[in-house]
Amino acid sequence: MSTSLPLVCEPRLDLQAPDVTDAVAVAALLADRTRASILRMLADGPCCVCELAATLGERENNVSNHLAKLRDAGLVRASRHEANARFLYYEREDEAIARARAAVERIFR
Amino acid sequence: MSTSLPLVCEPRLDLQAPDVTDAVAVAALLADRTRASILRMLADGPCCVCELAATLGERENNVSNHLAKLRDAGLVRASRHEANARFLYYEREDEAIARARAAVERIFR
DNA sequence: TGCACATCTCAGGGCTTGGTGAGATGTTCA
DNA sequence: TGAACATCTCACCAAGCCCTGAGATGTGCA
Repeated sequence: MSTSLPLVCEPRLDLQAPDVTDAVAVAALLADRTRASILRMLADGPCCVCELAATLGERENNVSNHLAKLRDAGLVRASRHEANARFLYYEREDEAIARARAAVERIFR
Repeated sequence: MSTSLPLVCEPRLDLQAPDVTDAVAVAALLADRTRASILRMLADGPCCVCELAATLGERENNVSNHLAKLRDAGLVRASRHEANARFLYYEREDEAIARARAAVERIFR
């Protein structure tokens, strides 16, 4: 019998699959116009839900849903307004934001 | 008649909706494990489709689909191997990568 | 206490998207 | 030229996600 093996593609064996888990999770959050806008707006200071909703032309309902995702990811936190506790003000969690930023940056190096 | 208007939430009027179009488009590309891994691997140098597929444990079929999206976005380009034109080598388009990076960075500031 | 308001939660419908299979294109080599 | 190989394209299906509507929670004020 012939010893010739099919000359199949010989991919380099030293290549390793990178771990992109964190970057993908962050990107999934940014990959929505409403959430990306919220994060960008909060970079300039805290906002309440109604401000975000009015500025973005979205229902407070919907904005609240997106804020919940950002909150679950630890990227933002909410606190009641000191003078009028009816309003919930959201602000960025700077440490988590820095980690998210770094994770994405690692994709591009 | 009373001049009292309902004390509805008074959002700041100086707030503007940011333009996050580019950042969202980039994030949508990064928000997939296969595409993010491809971009990360190409940061270390060109790879052919079969190398990417083997390393990531995906079908070449599927990898090719994802490469098409990255190509359509201008983030990577393909060229045939000089010695064996059967292999298509993909590499990053550094200028487009820089623009993508900057767009995402603008979200975080 | 009762009403108005700001916000939250959750289930359901519709759209988008990733993986797959099948077939087409282009390259190498016998 | 024909066979093997690397890659591409496209249609299909299933899974996931966004928006919406309805109802619940918490706060301020009369």
